[in-house]
Amino acid sequence: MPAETAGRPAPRRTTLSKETVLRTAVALADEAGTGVPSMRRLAERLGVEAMSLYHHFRNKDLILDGMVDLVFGEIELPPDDVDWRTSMRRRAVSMRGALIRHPWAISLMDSRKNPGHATLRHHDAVIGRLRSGGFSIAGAAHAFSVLDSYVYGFTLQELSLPFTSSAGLEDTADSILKQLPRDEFPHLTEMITDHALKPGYAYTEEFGIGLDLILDGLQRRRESWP
Amino acid sequence: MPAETAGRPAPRRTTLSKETVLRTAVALADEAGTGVPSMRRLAERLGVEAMSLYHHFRNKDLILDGMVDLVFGEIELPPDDVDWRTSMRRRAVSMRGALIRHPWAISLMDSRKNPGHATLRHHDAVIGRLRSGGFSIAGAAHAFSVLDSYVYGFTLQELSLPFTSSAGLEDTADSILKQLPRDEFPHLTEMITDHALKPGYAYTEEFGIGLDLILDGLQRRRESWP
DNA sequence: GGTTTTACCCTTACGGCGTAAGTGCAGAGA
DNA sequence: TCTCTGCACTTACGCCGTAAGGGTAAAACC
Repeated sequence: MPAETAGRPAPRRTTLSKETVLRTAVALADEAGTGVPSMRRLAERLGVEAMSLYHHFRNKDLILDGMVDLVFGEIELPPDDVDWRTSMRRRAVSMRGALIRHPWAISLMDSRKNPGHATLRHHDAVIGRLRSGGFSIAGAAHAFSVLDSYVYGFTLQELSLPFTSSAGLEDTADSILKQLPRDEFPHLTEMITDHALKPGYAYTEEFGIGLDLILDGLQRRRESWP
Repeated sequence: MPAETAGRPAPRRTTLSKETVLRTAVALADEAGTGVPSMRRLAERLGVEAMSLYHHFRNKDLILDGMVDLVFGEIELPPDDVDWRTSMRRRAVSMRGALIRHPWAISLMDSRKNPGHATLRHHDAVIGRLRSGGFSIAGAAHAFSVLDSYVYGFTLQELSLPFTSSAGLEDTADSILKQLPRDEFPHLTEMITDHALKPGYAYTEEFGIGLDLILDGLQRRRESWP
């Protein structure tokens, strides 16, 4: 196999595999703000014409399926060497991390219908760990549902925030406040001025607070669920 | 003003207002499966050319902003004549309803940055009801975050299910099971066969179970949050 | 009534999208 | 050597959002 030439186009002897295409697609999607790449852009990055991709994937949806599955593959499976609660907590934190590293993924998930191998393995492991932690089948279903809903929803909101750092928060909140009719939305303005703008506030910490609340509830119900 | 002619085009004397455009856009988006309409399709429904819309909205994003705000306007504000817990529960149920009636909305929310008037009013009312229910500012922030995360996340997953009725569930689950390597994903198959396929199972009920779990947790923490 | 202004709506055009259909070429097996 | 087969390429179509500018009917003024 020839070494990659220094120039633009990738060496055109090794055939492009599904693997390569998907990895490149994910990398491209991660690059700032561009979102999911078009077939043309993806092909260009691979040193190939757009239509060549259709020899490996019947249509773009299958590429998106593959990309989502790669993201699922990055989520830490719930470990077995700690109690179920710690295990679920670590899985949730890892999941949030993956969704934040790949902000395009969460918007894709709701349109994807064909779970990939990594996705199935992930789901199976989570259910398995809940079962071994003492949850009944129904209980595991409830736990899985509430946990995943929370992680998805929290991350969805987090990603839509127009800032990343807490310095950015200050600027944004300030400019929002300026436009906000103070007397029409008193509670909202109060919350922004007295809470979100307080030094040391970090939205990130909210994640753990809600997560622990849910884990508490699960612990309390674990044995009463049929 | 002339009466509407029997033919296709809407009467072209009344000028089209933002209101009309947004309402039509929402109605069009709700129609089965089509998703958010293109500018051309939206204009066509209004009996107008696509470019005419740009006299009322600087670009399509502003239309999407308006559509999302209309959806927020449909969510029941938390009532004052019941205890905070019931009030929050009703709001959550109403919110889920709105998001399900307008399945395109949730995917739009993560990309929208400019909250509309109805959205702000909604947020203000929720925070206000939590405060009057005895939550501190920080407590209200925590409660709002965990509740909204759950509602968003649950609905997001619910919408991505490939079936609507529980009869549809049965068919889908069956066909999934057939493709699933039983021995590789034992817990997943077990859950589908022994739980999801049990008569009387309705995914919808999951929503209330998780919601009540969260509300319990909030009740327990309400007074300890600074 | 006549004129001007204003408010909308229309036409045309551009570059980008996903992908259907068909062509060309290089390596493997006979 | 020749054919076959797999992969990449070319061309083209009908969508999309929207920039730029032209046309006209109602309203406002004299």
